[in-house]
Amino acid sequence: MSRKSGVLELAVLGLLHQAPMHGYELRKRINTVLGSFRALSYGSLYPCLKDMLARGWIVEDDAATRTGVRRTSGRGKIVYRLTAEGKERFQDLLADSGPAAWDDEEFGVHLAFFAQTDADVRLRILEGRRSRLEERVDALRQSLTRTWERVDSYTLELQRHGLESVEREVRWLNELIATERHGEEPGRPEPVRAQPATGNDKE
Amino acid sequence: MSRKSGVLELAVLGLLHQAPMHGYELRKRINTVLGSFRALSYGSLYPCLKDMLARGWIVEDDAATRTGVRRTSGRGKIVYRLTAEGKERFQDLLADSGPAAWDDEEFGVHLAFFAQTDADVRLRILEGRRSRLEERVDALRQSLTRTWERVDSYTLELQRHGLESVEREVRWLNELIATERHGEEPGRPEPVRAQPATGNDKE
DNA sequence: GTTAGCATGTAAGGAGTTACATGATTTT
DNA sequence: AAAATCATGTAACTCCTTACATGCTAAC
Repeated sequence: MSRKSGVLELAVLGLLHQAPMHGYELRKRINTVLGSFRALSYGSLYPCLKDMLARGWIVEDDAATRTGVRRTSGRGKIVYRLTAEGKERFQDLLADSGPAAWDDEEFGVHLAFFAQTDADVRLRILEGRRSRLEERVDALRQSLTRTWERVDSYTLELQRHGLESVEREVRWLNELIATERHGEEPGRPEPVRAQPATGNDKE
Repeated sequence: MSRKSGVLELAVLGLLHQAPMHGYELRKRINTVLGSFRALSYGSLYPCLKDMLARGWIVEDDAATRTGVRRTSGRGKIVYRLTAEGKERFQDLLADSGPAAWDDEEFGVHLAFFAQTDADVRLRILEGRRSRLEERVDALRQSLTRTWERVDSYTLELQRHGLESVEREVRWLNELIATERHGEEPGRPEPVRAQPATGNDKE
């Protein structure tokens, strides 16, 4: 009954905050935001919209292609728009820099709306995410040193690659955090304190 | 009712193929195999074991700590062991190099049991996985060139990093495939035909 | 002999998918 | 006017998690 999905809700609020939209289009945009491949289905989206409607975060806004015709029993595009409560809710969700926001999926969505997020919240989320990943690095390193014996070379290679990926993401976060502390926006502006095109970017 | 979980089943069969084990230990090992952080719960594992038992892939093997005592109504460790059908089933699952095996999770499990997999199946799985990732690369590149306008620098940075990760994974797969074609095992043996430490390993 | 933690299990429910069903609009 | 595709929606099911309930074994 209560559709309290977290990621989905935040994504919908965020997109509708940028501009009113109908469900079909929302789905496409969400699939882009949520990692570019995840295929969110209508079976998830529409019930979620229905629920948000019931809670009063959004309303139907039957302008769209249908000119003046009654929308009752005869479905045209339904364009959704945030209500005042919806905007408030969005702000509340944005302001949450707690553990939930370090999770893989949720972190991505939060980052996608960083332009609408306060600087201090941004920093807390980035740092939380980093510490989360550092835990993984530790676990993986341990696992890699402990398993020398009983594990075949494929499993080893898999874990090695996994470790490298997570380490890279930590480095990426470090850059974002540094940029953030400078009060700048990210965006690859000529490597400032960076490696001068020497190869071997391992470590 | 019918617990046909795919990943879980394969993982259990694979681990029990290496050695008989009880559920509690299985869980720990599975959590290592399945990406090193995913915390699989007993609520998934035990029903799965029950189901596999009913299908005859595994049997209880009440040796263990309990010396000779009756195990009926009085639970000691229950050590599970593969049956002949279970081994056959494992071989069947291992031999499947179809699309399902390119998926994020499932690919990891398949790779973990590559030592027990035929060389040609290994190759097909690696190539399938690569093509899957290449689709993602294409989608991401398009999205990155198409969005110049309407997207803020955070979203851009997120997608850029995502793209880089996937590209790296493709390169990793290329190495594995090359090694595989040579009939060797993986394991970082001095780069053979590799880039001589020139930087810029993009493309 | 009681606490700690190993070991097994179940019930309820959350978050999503697939497959289906239907209507409206645009293209050919 | 038929076909394609845009658009909305629901029902059933999957896979997993959380929270609970229980018994056994070791350590103090």
